[in-house]
Amino acid sequence: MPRVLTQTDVADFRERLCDAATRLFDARGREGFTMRELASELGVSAMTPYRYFKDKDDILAAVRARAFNRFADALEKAFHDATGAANKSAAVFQAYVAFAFGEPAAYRLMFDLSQPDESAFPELMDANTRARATMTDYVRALVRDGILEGDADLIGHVFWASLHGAVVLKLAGKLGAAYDFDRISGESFRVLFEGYLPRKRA
Amino acid sequence: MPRVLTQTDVADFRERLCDAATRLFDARGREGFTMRELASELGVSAMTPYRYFKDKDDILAAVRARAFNRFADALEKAFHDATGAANKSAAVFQAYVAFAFGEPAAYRLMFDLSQPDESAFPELMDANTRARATMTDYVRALVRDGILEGDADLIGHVFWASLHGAVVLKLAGKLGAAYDFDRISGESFRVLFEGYLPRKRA
DNA sequence: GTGAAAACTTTACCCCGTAAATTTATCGCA
DNA sequence: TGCGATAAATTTACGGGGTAAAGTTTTCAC
Repeated sequence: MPRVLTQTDVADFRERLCDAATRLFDARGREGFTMRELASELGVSAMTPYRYFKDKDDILAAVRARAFNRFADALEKAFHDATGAANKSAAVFQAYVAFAFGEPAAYRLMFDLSQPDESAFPELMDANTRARATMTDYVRALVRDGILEGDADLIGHVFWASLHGAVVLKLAGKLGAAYDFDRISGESFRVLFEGYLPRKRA
Repeated sequence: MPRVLTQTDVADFRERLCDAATRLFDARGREGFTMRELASELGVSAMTPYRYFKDKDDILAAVRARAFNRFADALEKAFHDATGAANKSAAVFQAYVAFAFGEPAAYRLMFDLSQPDESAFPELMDANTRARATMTDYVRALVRDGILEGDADLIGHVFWASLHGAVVLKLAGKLGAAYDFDRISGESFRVLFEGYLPRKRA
Protein backbone atom coordinates (compact mmCIF):
# COMPACT_ATOMS: atom_id res chain seq x y z
CA MET A 1 0.00 0.00 0.00
CA PRO A 2 1.26 3.49 -0.76
CA ARG A 3 1.44 6.54 1.41
CA VAL A 4 -2.02 7.91 1.99
CA LEU A 5 -2.86 11.42 3.02
CA THR A 6 -4.70 11.59 6.31
CA GLN A 7 -7.77 13.72 6.71
CA THR A 8 -5.60 16.17 8.60
CA ASP A 9 -2.99 16.30 5.85
CA VAL A 10 -5.66 17.15 3.36
CA ALA A 11 -7.31 19.69 5.63
CA ASP A 12 -3.97 21.30 6.43
CA PHE A 13 -2.97 21.62 2.81
CA ARG A 14 -6.36 23.03 1.87
CA GLU A 15 -5.97 25.51 4.70
CA ARG A 16 -2.52 26.59 3.59
CA LEU A 17 -3.69 26.85 0.02
CA CYS A 18 -6.68 29.00 0.92
CA ASP A 19 -4.50 31.30 2.97
CA ALA A 20 -2.10 31.75 0.09
CA ALA A 21 -4.97 32.18 -2.35
CA THR A 22 -6.57 34.84 -0.19
CA ARG A 23 -3.28 36.70 -0.06
CA LEU A 24 -2.84 36.42 -3.81
CA PHE A 25 -6.35 37.64 -4.52
CA ASP A 26 -5.55 40.69 -2.45
CA ALA A 27 -2.20 41.27 -4.07
CA ARG A 28 -3.07 40.59 -7.70
CA GLY A 29 -6.79 41.09 -7.91
CA ARG A 30 -9.27 38.64 -9.30
CA GLU A 31 -7.88 38.86 -12.82
CA GLY A 32 -4.24 38.58 -11.85
CA PHE A 33 -4.70 35.51 -9.69
CA THR A 34 -3.21 32.44 -11.36
CA MET A 35 -3.01 28.78 -10.42
CA ARG A 36 0.64 28.73 -11.36
CA GLU A 37 1.63 31.51 -9.01
CA LEU A 38 -0.49 30.01 -6.26
CA ALA A 39 1.28 26.68 -6.66
CA SER A 40 4.72 28.25 -6.69
CA GLU A 41 3.80 30.23 -3.57
CA LEU A 42 3.08 26.91 -1.90
CA GLY A 43 6.30 25.40 -3.21
CA VAL A 44 4.55 22.72 -5.23
CA SER A 45 4.11 22.06 -8.91
CA ALA A 46 1.33 23.66 -10.88
CA MET A 47 -0.76 20.50 -10.84
CA THR A 48 -0.59 19.64 -7.16
CA PRO A 49 -3.52 21.84 -6.11
CA TYR A 50 -5.66 19.68 -8.37
CA ARG A 51 -5.23 16.80 -5.92
CA TYR A 52 -7.05 18.90 -3.32
CA PHE A 53 -9.49 20.92 -5.37
CA LYS A 54 -11.40 20.15 -8.50
CA ASP A 55 -10.40 23.31 -10.32
CA LYS A 56 -9.92 27.05 -9.97
CA ASP A 57 -13.61 27.64 -9.31
CA ASP A 58 -13.55 25.11 -6.52
CA ILE A 59 -10.70 27.03 -4.91
CA LEU A 60 -12.60 30.25 -5.38
CA ALA A 61 -15.61 28.76 -3.63
CA ALA A 62 -13.45 27.62 -0.71
CA VAL A 63 -11.83 31.03 -0.41
CA ARG A 64 -15.22 32.66 -0.48
CA ALA A 65 -16.60 30.31 2.17
CA ARG A 66 -13.70 31.15 4.43
CA ALA A 67 -14.21 34.86 3.79
CA PHE A 68 -17.88 34.55 4.75
CA ASN A 69 -16.87 32.78 7.94
CA ARG A 70 -14.23 35.35 8.90
CA PHE A 71 -16.76 38.05 8.15
CA ALA A 72 -19.39 36.39 10.29
CA ASP A 73 -16.82 35.90 13.06
CA ALA A 74 -15.97 39.58 13.04
CA LEU A 75 -19.59 40.73 13.13
CA GLU A 76 -20.59 38.23 15.77
CA LYS A 77 -17.67 39.21 17.96
CA ALA A 78 -18.56 42.89 17.62
CA PHE A 79 -22.17 42.09 18.40
CA HIS A 80 -21.37 40.06 21.50
CA ASP A 81 -18.66 42.31 22.88
CA ALA A 82 -20.76 45.46 22.85
CA THR A 83 -23.45 46.00 25.44
CA GLY A 84 -26.85 47.41 24.67
CA ALA A 85 -28.63 47.27 21.37
CA ALA A 86 -27.48 50.71 20.23
CA ASN A 87 -23.83 49.96 20.94
CA LYS A 88 -24.13 46.55 19.35
CA SER A 89 -25.50 48.14 16.21
CA ALA A 90 -22.65 50.65 16.04
CA ALA A 91 -20.10 47.93 16.70
CA VAL A 92 -21.48 45.75 13.93
CA PHE A 93 -21.41 48.70 11.58
CA GLN A 94 -17.77 49.35 12.43
CA ALA A 95 -16.82 45.71 12.10
CA TYR A 96 -18.49 45.58 8.69
CA VAL A 97 -16.57 48.60 7.45
CA ALA A 98 -13.31 47.39 8.96
CA PHE A 99 -13.66 44.07 7.19
CA ALA A 100 -14.60 45.63 3.87
CA PHE A 101 -11.58 47.92 3.79
CA GLY A 102 -9.24 45.58 5.62
CA GLU A 103 -9.86 42.76 3.18
CA PRO A 104 -11.29 44.36 0.08
CA ALA A 105 -10.59 41.36 -2.11
CA ALA A 106 -12.41 39.05 0.29
CA TYR A 107 -15.27 41.52 0.52
CA ARG A 108 -15.62 41.63 -3.26
CA LEU A 109 -15.46 37.86 -3.48
CA MET A 110 -18.34 37.63 -1.05
CA PHE A 111 -20.73 40.23 -2.38
CA ASP A 112 -19.69 41.20 -5.88
CA LEU A 113 -19.52 37.76 -7.30
CA SER A 114 -22.22 35.40 -8.43
CA GLN A 115 -20.73 32.01 -9.06
CA PRO A 116 -22.97 29.84 -11.21
CA ASP A 117 -24.59 27.12 -9.13
CA GLU A 118 -23.16 27.95 -5.74
CA SER A 119 -25.35 25.17 -4.45
CA ALA A 120 -22.64 22.80 -5.61
CA PHE A 121 -20.52 24.06 -2.70
CA PRO A 122 -22.31 23.29 0.56
CA GLU A 123 -19.47 24.76 2.61
CA LEU A 124 -20.02 28.03 0.80
CA MET A 125 -23.77 27.93 1.23
CA ASP A 126 -23.47 27.41 4.97
CA ALA A 127 -20.95 30.18 5.44
CA ASN A 128 -23.12 32.48 3.37
CA THR A 129 -26.20 31.72 5.42
CA ARG A 130 -24.27 32.33 8.61
CA ALA A 131 -22.93 35.68 7.45
CA ARG A 132 -26.39 36.65 6.31
CA ALA A 133 -27.86 35.94 9.73
CA THR A 134 -25.32 38.06 11.58
CA MET A 135 -26.25 40.98 9.39
CA THR A 136 -29.86 41.05 10.50
CA ASP A 137 -29.48 39.89 14.09
CA TYR A 138 -28.37 43.29 15.26
CA VAL A 139 -31.43 44.91 13.74
CA ARG A 140 -33.63 42.35 15.41
CA ALA A 141 -32.02 43.35 18.72
CA LEU A 142 -32.70 47.01 18.02
CA VAL A 143 -36.34 46.29 17.27
CA ARG A 144 -36.74 43.97 20.25
CA ASP A 145 -35.41 46.70 22.54
CA GLY A 146 -37.79 49.23 21.09
CA ILE A 147 -35.01 51.40 19.68
CA LEU A 148 -36.21 50.93 16.14
CA GLU A 149 -39.63 50.07 14.83
CA GLY A 150 -40.58 47.99 11.81
CA ASP A 151 -39.82 44.82 9.90
CA ALA A 152 -36.34 43.88 11.14
CA ASP A 153 -35.46 41.92 8.00
CA LEU A 154 -36.55 44.72 5.73
CA ILE A 155 -34.68 47.30 7.80
CA GLY A 156 -31.61 45.08 7.81
CA HIS A 157 -31.67 44.81 4.04
CA VAL A 158 -32.12 48.55 3.65
CA PHE A 159 -29.14 49.30 5.87
CA TRP A 160 -27.14 46.62 4.15
CA ALA A 161 -27.84 47.83 0.63
CA SER A 162 -27.04 51.39 1.57
CA LEU A 163 -23.78 50.54 3.32
CA HIS A 164 -22.78 48.08 0.63
CA GLY A 165 -23.36 50.73 -2.02
CA ALA A 166 -21.07 53.18 -0.28
CA VAL A 167 -18.45 50.48 0.24
CA VAL A 168 -18.31 49.36 -3.36
CA LEU A 169 -18.30 52.90 -4.68
CA LYS A 170 -15.35 53.61 -2.42
CA LEU A 171 -13.60 50.38 -3.43
CA ALA A 172 -14.13 51.25 -7.09
CA GLY A 173 -12.62 54.68 -6.53
CA LYS A 174 -15.85 56.47 -7.38
CA LEU A 175 -15.91 58.71 -4.31
CA GLY A 176 -14.00 61.96 -4.16
CA ALA A 177 -12.57 63.91 -1.26
CA ALA A 178 -15.53 66.19 -0.66
CA TYR A 179 -18.07 63.40 -0.38
CA ASP A 180 -16.05 60.50 0.87
CA PHE A 181 -17.05 57.18 2.32
CA ASP A 182 -17.33 58.30 5.94
CA ARG A 183 -19.45 61.26 5.10
CA ILE A 184 -21.84 59.34 2.87
CA SER A 185 -22.14 56.18 4.94
CA GLY A 186 -22.47 58.18 8.15
CA GLU A 187 -25.16 60.37 6.68
CA SER A 188 -27.04 57.41 5.22
CA PHE A 189 -26.91 55.57 8.51
CA ARG A 190 -28.12 58.61 10.42
CA VAL A 191 -31.04 59.36 8.11
CA LEU A 192 -32.16 55.75 7.83
CA PHE A 193 -31.82 55.25 11.57
CA GLU A 194 -33.94 58.30 12.30
CA GLY A 195 -36.45 57.11 9.76
CA TYR A 196 -36.99 53.91 11.70
CA LEU A 197 -37.23 55.47 15.17
CA PRO A 198 -40.56 54.73 16.83
CA ARG A 199 -43.17 57.34 16.02
CA LYS A 200 -44.06 59.27 19.11
CA ARG A 201 -47.81 59.02 19.01
CA ALA A 202 -49.82 61.06 21.42
CA MET B 1 -0.10 56.48 -52.50
CA PRO B 2 -2.07 53.66 -50.96
CA ARG B 3 -5.60 53.54 -49.79
CA VAL B 4 -6.00 55.67 -46.71
CA LEU B 5 -8.75 55.39 -44.17
CA THR B 6 -10.78 58.55 -43.85
CA GLN B 7 -11.75 59.96 -40.50
CA THR B 8 -15.22 58.59 -41.13
CA ASP B 9 -13.93 55.14 -41.93
CA VAL B 10 -12.06 55.06 -38.66
CA ALA B 11 -14.95 56.47 -36.67
CA ASP B 12 -17.36 54.00 -38.26
CA PHE B 13 -15.21 51.01 -37.53
CA ARG B 14 -14.65 52.13 -33.95
CA GLU B 15 -18.39 52.51 -33.63
CA ARG B 16 -19.09 49.05 -35.01
CA LEU B 17 -16.42 47.59 -32.81
CA CYS B 18 -17.77 49.21 -29.67
CA ASP B 19 -21.26 47.99 -30.47
CA ALA B 20 -20.04 44.45 -30.88
CA ALA B 21 -17.87 44.72 -27.76
CA THR B 22 -20.81 45.95 -25.71
CA ARG B 23 -22.87 43.03 -26.92
CA LEU B 24 -20.09 40.57 -26.14
CA PHE B 25 -19.56 41.98 -22.68
CA ASP B 26 -23.22 41.37 -22.03
CA ALA B 27 -23.21 37.89 -23.47
CA ARG B 28 -19.94 36.59 -22.07
CA GLY B 29 -19.23 38.76 -19.06
CA ARG B 30 -16.06 40.62 -18.38
CA GLU B 31 -13.99 37.46 -18.03
CA GLY B 32 -15.35 35.73 -21.09
CA PHE B 33 -14.82 38.67 -23.40
CA THR B 34 -11.95 38.00 -25.80
CA MET B 35 -10.29 39.99 -28.54
CA ARG B 36 -10.43 37.00 -30.83
CA GLU B 37 -14.17 36.57 -30.57
CA LEU B 38 -14.69 40.29 -30.95
CA ALA B 39 -12.65 40.29 -34.15
CA SER B 40 -14.45 37.28 -35.56
CA GLU B 41 -17.78 38.93 -34.73
CA LEU B 42 -16.67 41.85 -36.87
CA GLY B 43 -15.51 39.55 -39.63
CA VAL B 44 -11.89 40.65 -39.44
CA SER B 45 -8.69 39.02 -38.32
CA ALA B 46 -7.66 39.01 -34.69
CA MET B 47 -5.15 41.80 -35.20
CA THR B 48 -7.29 44.28 -37.12
CA PRO B 49 -8.79 45.92 -34.02
CA TYR B 50 -5.26 46.95 -33.13
CA ARG B 51 -5.27 49.36 -36.04
CA TYR B 52 -8.07 51.24 -34.34
CA PHE B 53 -7.34 50.78 -30.64
CA LYS B 54 -4.11 50.50 -28.73
CA ASP B 55 -5.08 47.37 -26.82
CA LYS B 56 -7.87 45.66 -24.94
CA ASP B 57 -7.89 48.27 -22.19
CA ASP B 58 -8.26 50.99 -24.75
CA ILE B 59 -11.35 49.23 -26.10
CA LEU B 60 -12.66 48.84 -22.58
CA ALA B 61 -12.26 52.55 -21.98
CA ALA B 62 -14.12 53.37 -25.20
CA VAL B 63 -16.94 50.97 -24.32
CA ARG B 64 -17.16 52.50 -20.88
CA ALA B 65 -17.21 56.03 -22.24
CA ARG B 66 -20.06 55.10 -24.53
CA ALA B 67 -21.90 53.48 -21.65
CA PHE B 68 -21.54 56.63 -19.56
CA ASN B 69 -22.91 58.66 -22.43
CA ARG B 70 -25.90 56.38 -23.02
CA PHE B 71 -26.54 56.44 -19.31
CA ALA B 72 -26.36 60.23 -19.18
CA ASP B 73 -28.63 60.42 -22.24
CA ALA B 74 -31.24 58.26 -20.53
CA LEU B 75 -31.19 60.21 -17.28
CA GLU B 76 -31.20 63.58 -19.00
CA LYS B 77 -34.13 62.57 -21.18
CA ALA B 78 -36.07 61.36 -18.15
CA PHE B 79 -35.24 64.56 -16.34
CA HIS B 80 -36.33 66.80 -19.20
CA ASP B 81 -39.45 64.89 -20.16
CA ALA B 82 -40.98 64.91 -16.70
CA THR B 83 -42.54 68.06 -15.31
CA GLY B 84 -42.10 69.21 -11.76
CA ALA B 85 -39.20 68.43 -9.50
CA ALA B 86 -40.91 65.47 -7.81
CA ASN B 87 -41.82 63.83 -11.11
CA LYS B 88 -38.37 64.50 -12.48
CA SER B 89 -36.86 62.82 -9.51
CA ALA B 90 -39.04 59.73 -9.90
CA ALA B 91 -38.35 59.65 -13.64
CA VAL B 92 -34.60 59.81 -13.09
CA PHE B 93 -34.86 57.03 -10.53
CA GLN B 94 -36.76 54.87 -13.00
CA ALA B 95 -34.36 55.61 -15.82
CA TYR B 96 -31.45 54.69 -13.58
CA VAL B 97 -32.98 51.36 -12.67
CA ALA B 98 -34.05 50.63 -16.23
CA PHE B 99 -30.52 51.21 -17.45
CA ALA B 100 -28.93 49.13 -14.72
CA PHE B 101 -31.10 46.09 -15.43
CA GLY B 102 -31.42 46.69 -19.16
CA GLU B 103 -27.67 46.82 -19.64
CA PRO B 104 -26.16 45.16 -16.59
CA ALA B 105 -22.78 44.66 -18.21
CA ALA B 106 -22.55 48.33 -19.14
CA TYR B 107 -23.68 49.30 -15.68
CA ARG B 108 -20.97 47.21 -14.10
CA LEU B 109 -18.37 48.59 -16.46
CA MET B 110 -19.30 52.07 -15.36
CA PHE B 111 -19.48 51.71 -11.62
CA ASP B 112 -17.83 48.47 -10.59
CA LEU B 113 -14.61 49.01 -12.38
CA SER B 114 -11.60 51.14 -11.54
CA GLN B 115 -9.30 51.26 -14.52
CA PRO B 116 -5.80 52.37 -13.54
CA ASP B 117 -5.16 55.91 -14.76
CA GLU B 118 -8.45 56.62 -16.40
CA SER B 119 -7.08 60.09 -16.99
CA ALA B 120 -5.32 58.61 -20.02
CA PHE B 121 -8.72 58.41 -21.73
CA PRO B 122 -10.17 61.93 -22.01
CA GLU B 123 -13.25 60.62 -23.80
CA LEU B 124 -13.94 58.46 -20.76
CA MET B 125 -13.31 61.27 -18.30
CA ASP B 126 -15.73 63.57 -20.09
CA ALA B 127 -18.47 60.98 -20.30
CA ASN B 128 -17.97 60.14 -16.65
CA THR B 129 -18.23 63.78 -15.60
CA ARG B 130 -21.35 64.19 -17.66
CA ALA B 131 -23.02 61.12 -16.15
CA ARG B 132 -22.05 62.29 -12.70
CA ALA B 133 -23.67 65.67 -13.22
CA THR B 134 -26.99 64.21 -14.35
CA MET B 135 -27.12 62.22 -11.14
CA THR B 136 -27.10 65.25 -8.88
CA ASP B 137 -29.00 67.72 -11.04
CA TYR B 138 -32.32 66.23 -10.12
CA VAL B 139 -31.56 66.62 -6.42
CA ARG B 140 -30.55 70.20 -7.00
CA ALA B 141 -33.95 70.75 -8.60
CA LEU B 142 -35.70 69.20 -5.63
CA VAL B 143 -33.82 71.43 -3.22
CA ARG B 144 -34.34 74.53 -5.36
CA ASP B 145 -38.08 73.89 -5.38
CA GLY B 146 -38.12 73.46 -1.63
CA ILE B 147 -39.22 69.84 -1.81
CA LEU B 148 -36.10 68.66 -0.07
CA GLU B 149 -33.78 70.47 2.25
CA GLY B 150 -30.02 70.12 2.67
CA ASP B 151 -26.77 69.83 0.78
CA ALA B 152 -27.86 68.72 -2.69
CA ASP B 153 -24.54 67.05 -3.48
CA LEU B 154 -24.51 65.16 -0.23
CA ILE B 155 -28.12 64.08 -0.66
CA GLY B 156 -27.40 63.04 -4.22
CA HIS B 157 -24.50 60.86 -3.10
CA VAL B 158 -26.58 59.31 -0.34
CA PHE B 159 -29.36 58.39 -2.76
CA TRP B 160 -26.84 57.16 -5.26
CA ALA B 161 -24.95 54.93 -2.83
CA SER B 162 -28.15 53.45 -1.53
CA LEU B 163 -29.61 52.74 -4.95
CA HIS B 164 -26.31 51.48 -6.29
CA GLY B 165 -26.02 49.10 -3.38
CA ALA B 166 -29.42 47.59 -4.08
CA VAL B 167 -28.63 47.35 -7.79
CA VAL B 168 -25.34 45.54 -7.40
CA LEU B 169 -26.75 43.18 -4.78
CA LYS B 170 -29.50 42.33 -7.20
CA LEU B 171 -27.08 41.94 -10.10
CA ALA B 172 -24.91 39.66 -7.97
CA GLY B 173 -27.94 37.54 -7.13
CA LYS B 174 -27.76 38.37 -3.43
CA LEU B 175 -31.39 39.33 -3.03
CA GLY B 176 -34.09 36.76 -2.44
CA ALA B 177 -37.77 36.74 -3.23
CA ALA B 178 -39.01 38.08 0.09
CA TYR B 179 -36.79 41.14 0.10
CA ASP B 180 -36.25 41.83 -3.55
CA PHE B 181 -34.87 44.81 -5.36
CA ASP B 182 -38.12 46.75 -5.67
CA ARG B 183 -38.98 46.34 -2.04
CA ILE B 184 -35.55 47.39 -0.79
CA SER B 185 -34.88 50.21 -3.19
CA GLY B 186 -38.41 51.54 -2.80
CA GLU B 187 -38.17 51.47 0.95
CA SER B 188 -34.73 53.10 0.96
CA PHE B 189 -35.90 55.83 -1.35
CA ARG B 190 -38.98 56.49 0.76
CA VAL B 191 -37.15 56.67 4.07
CA LEU B 192 -34.31 58.79 2.73
CA PHE B 193 -36.73 61.09 0.95
CA GLU B 194 -38.74 61.62 4.11
CA GLY B 195 -35.55 62.22 6.02
CA TYR B 196 -34.72 65.15 3.78
CA LEU B 197 -38.14 66.79 3.78
CA PRO B 198 -38.04 70.31 5.16
CA ARG B 199 -38.53 70.38 8.92
CA LYS B 200 -41.76 72.03 9.82
CA ARG B 201 -40.58 74.45 12.42
CA ALA B 202 -43.12 76.28 14.52
C1' DG C 1 13.72 -6.18 -1.26
C1' DT C 2 9.56 -5.85 -4.06
C1' DG C 3 5.52 -4.41 -6.21
C1' DA C 4 1.44 -1.68 -6.31
C1' DA C 5 -0.77 2.33 -5.85
C1' DA C 6 -1.12 7.24 -4.03
C1' DA C 7 1.05 11.63 -4.46
C1' DC C 8 3.44 14.48 -7.16
C1' DT C 9 5.76 16.41 -11.40
C1' DT C 10 6.51 16.94 -16.29
C1' DT C 11 4.81 17.41 -20.54
C1' DA C 12 1.51 18.79 -23.69
C1' DC C 13 -2.80 20.98 -25.57
C1' DC C 14 -5.59 24.65 -26.61
C1' DC C 15 -6.88 29.47 -25.73
C1' DC C 16 -5.51 34.13 -24.66
C1' DG C 17 -3.35 39.04 -25.81
C1' DT C 18 -0.48 40.95 -28.95
C1' DA C 19 4.46 41.74 -31.40
C1' DA C 20 6.62 40.83 -35.71
C1' DA C 21 6.63 39.36 -40.28
C1' DT C 22 4.14 38.90 -44.37
C1' DT C 23 0.64 39.67 -47.78
C1' DT C 24 -2.92 42.41 -50.09
C1' DA C 25 -5.06 46.44 -51.94
C1' DT C 26 -5.11 51.08 -53.58
C1' DC C 27 -3.27 55.19 -55.08
C1' DG C 28 -0.40 58.76 -57.95
C1' DC C 29 2.28 58.68 -61.73
C1' DA C 30 5.05 56.94 -66.11
C1' DT D 1 -1.69 50.49 -68.86
C1' DG D 2 1.39 49.05 -65.73
C1' DC D 3 4.27 50.12 -61.63
C1' DG D 4 6.23 51.13 -57.32
C1' DA D 5 5.12 52.88 -52.70
C1' DT D 6 2.84 52.31 -48.73
C1' DA D 7 -1.43 51.86 -45.70
C1' DA D 8 -4.29 48.18 -44.20
C1' DA D 9 -4.99 43.66 -43.20
C1' DT D 10 -3.64 38.97 -42.32
C1' DT D 11 -0.63 35.27 -40.86
C1' DT D 12 2.63 33.63 -37.92
C1' DA D 13 4.78 33.36 -33.57
C1' DC D 14 5.69 34.00 -28.48
C1' DG D 15 4.94 33.84 -23.65
C1' DG D 16 1.59 32.78 -20.28
C1' DG D 17 -2.85 30.86 -18.68
C1' DG D 18 -5.92 26.40 -16.97
C1' DT D 19 -5.66 21.78 -16.83
C1' DA D 20 -5.65 16.72 -19.15
C1' DA D 21 -2.54 13.01 -19.79
C1' DA D 22 1.63 10.77 -19.18
C1' DG D 23 5.51 9.89 -16.44
C1' DT D 24 8.05 9.74 -11.95
C1' DT D 25 8.73 9.34 -7.05
C1' DT D 26 7.51 7.74 -2.58
C1' DT D 27 5.67 4.75 0.83
C1' DC D 28 3.83 0.68 2.80
C1' DA D 29 2.15 -4.47 3.29
C1' DC D 30 4.27 -8.43 2.41
